Order: sequence, then structure tokens, then C-alpha cells
Amino acid sequence: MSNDETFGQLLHGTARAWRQKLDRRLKPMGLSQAKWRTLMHLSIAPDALTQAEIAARLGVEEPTVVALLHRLEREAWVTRTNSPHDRRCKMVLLGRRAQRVIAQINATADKLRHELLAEITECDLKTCMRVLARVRDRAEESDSRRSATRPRLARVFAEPNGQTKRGHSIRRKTARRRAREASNET
Amino acid sequence: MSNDETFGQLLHGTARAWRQKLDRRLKPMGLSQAKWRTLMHLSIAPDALTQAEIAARLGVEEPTVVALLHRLEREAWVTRTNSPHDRRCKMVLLGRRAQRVIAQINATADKLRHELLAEITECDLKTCMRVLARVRDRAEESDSRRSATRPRLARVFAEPNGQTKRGHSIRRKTARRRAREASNET
DNA sequence: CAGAATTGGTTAGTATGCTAACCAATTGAT
DNA sequence: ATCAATTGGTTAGCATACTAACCAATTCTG
Repeated sequence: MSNDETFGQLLHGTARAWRQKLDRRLKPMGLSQAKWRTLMHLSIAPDALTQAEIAARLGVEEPTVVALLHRLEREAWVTRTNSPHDRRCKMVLLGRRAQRVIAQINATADKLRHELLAEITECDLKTCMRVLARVRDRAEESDSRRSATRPRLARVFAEPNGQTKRGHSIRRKTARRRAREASNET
Repeated sequence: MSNDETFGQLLHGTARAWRQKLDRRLKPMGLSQAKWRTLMHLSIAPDALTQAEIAARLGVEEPTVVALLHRLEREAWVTRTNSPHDRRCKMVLLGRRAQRVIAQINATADKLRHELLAEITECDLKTCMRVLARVRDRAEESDSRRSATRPRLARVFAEPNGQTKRGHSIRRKTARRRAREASNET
């Protein structure tokens, strides 16, 4: 009954408000937060990225990236080519159109961030970020002792398949961690 | 280049991790966060709610609520009846099934919250929530001087229509504010 | 090296969220 | 009392995210 009852609400509300505000600012440029984040990671990376790498950096699942890249490709923001080294991979490259406006869209996001955090003390901000990071890590803990059990179950139940789809919970963790390390973002 | 660059990222990541964790816990009961929040508001309210009231409490748009209630109704969590007082309205009532498990699902959400916030100091938590609230309020500011201009434009461009759909930006604000006041939630 | 496991990518189906546009009913202004 | 505006609800169409299931290619292991 104390005060922490609104924390989840507050967290989601703030995230949504932030996202929507950024989306509205980017809209005139034909972008959204998800698209902008993708382009930004591509522009930062020294080499072209594979879709799996993009997923890791964005912290989302691969099927999400597939759809996202479809949209980005349809609008000529990126191009996809097969990797010569690994025939499974597709390398994602920034299109010219994207290269031309990258600076502008990053500036938009920067500006928004500074606006939204303007009133906040350096100290309070640090505290807030520390709390958020801790909560996120807590929430990402496996919650199940057996990270190996799920794949096993999948195999058992999906005999027609025979595949076992890598343990997402594990992958995710790695992905997020990688993302967090490479993180110089929003 | 300082530290605030990751704030947006962190905010979204934390919100997503929280939502997913809760969804996984509620899944065995056939629920998700969006559904649970709806049921919770219904169970708290002294009377039945209209869809607009639900939207306000959840802080989402009405079309979102329409779809949400479709799913909840399909799964027998709620029923909808026409209001006798206002033939435009539909009153939303908790189904028996929901009434039976409300306590259980609220307990699940409570438990998760306490788990995720366990390590956090009372003081740090307060600071964090204060920061989030301020950022959210900042992000919800209109950003455009003319809350009347948009409807006008709509009318101009959409002659076949003739309607003008109430100014969402204004409504939203009211809704969120109401939601925040009534807020004894997650 | 052969078979098993893993990895990169995809599709299908679902859940949530949004905006734009619309109808029907109610309210408000003159 | 009537016409305009507002309000409650809906549909259509899109964006973003997920899981489950799958194929093809690569890597690992015995």
C-alpha cells in the first residue's frame, strides 16, 4: 500500500510517453523509434551487420528484425546482401538516403533527450539509471533453474520438427549484455 | 557523450523486461499484462465502467480498448451490456471467471513487484519515481501551440467526412491525468 | 568424416498499441 | 426546437513486439 505500487505503471507510462514523443518528432522524416535505432546502430558499426547482430544490439528477437528490415528496405533506408563468407548470413548496409539524414535524425533524438532530462539533476539521474538497471537485470534473471529444459521440451513435443531452436532465454541474455556493452545510445 | 545517452534505452529495456516477466508469470492463468490491468481496474471500480473510462484508466486510446475487450470477452473474462441511461455507452462487467481469480492475479503482480524492487532503497526508489514522473510529464506536454489546429486540418483535408474527431491530444492529457489520480496500481 | 547440435534467417499467427475516419446518440448554443 | 459540436464506440490499416516451427548452412564431436 505504500508508494511502490505505482512503479510499474510509472515505468510503462514514461517509456510510452518517451517513445511516442520521439516518434512524433521523427515522423516528418518518415521514421519511427524502432527504425531510427536500427539505422543508428548501423551507422555506428564499423562494418556491415548481420540481422542477428542487429537483433542483439536492439535487444529484440530476430523475427522482429526481419519485419523491421522489410519495412526499412521497402523504404530504401537499407539494402541486404548475402555474405560471401557465410551463406546463411545477410549483411545489412545503409542506403544512400539513410547516410544523408543520419546526422539529422540523431540530432533530433539528442535534442529530445536533453529536453526531457533538462530539469533533472545529474545526481538524481544517476540514481534513477542505477535503479532502472538493477530492476532490468532482476527482471531478466532466468526465473527457471533449467535453461536447458525448455529446448528439451520443445524437442519432445515437436517431434515432426526435429529441430530444437536454440534456447532463447540464453541467447537473449547474451544479446542484451552485448547490447548493453556496446551501448552509446538514446 | 556523458551518461544520459543510455537513458532512453535503459527506460525502454527496463519497461520491456518488466512487462515480459509479468506476462510470463500470468500466462499460466491465461492472462497478460494488458488484460490483467483491465481486470484490475474493473475490480477496483465501485460501479461498472464504460469503455472510455477504461481507456482513461489504462492510459491508452479507445480503439485499443475495443480490441482488448474483444479478447477479454471472447475468453469470458468480461461481459458488455448497453447502458440504460445512455444508449451510446456499453457497461463492462467482470465475468464470474474473473471474479474468482482476481485475488490470485493481483497477488502475482504484487509478488513480482516486490521481487523486482527488493534490493532498492526506499530513498532511491523515491528518487527514481520522481525522475520518471517528471520525464513523463515533460514528454506529455503538447509540443504544439495549437491543440485546435489539428482538428481543423482534418476537417479541411477530409471533406467527405465532415466529422472532426475530438482533439486527441487534449483528451489524452485528461485521460492520463485522471488515470494518474485514480492510480493505485502496479 | 558422419551425425548432432547450433546458428542465421524466415514464415505464420497472435497481442498490443496507434491514427484516421466514421456512425449514432447526446449536449449545447442560439 | 434545431443545428452544430461533442462523445462513445467501431472499423480499417499499420507498426512493433512475441513465440512456435521450420529450412539451410555451419560447426562441433565422437
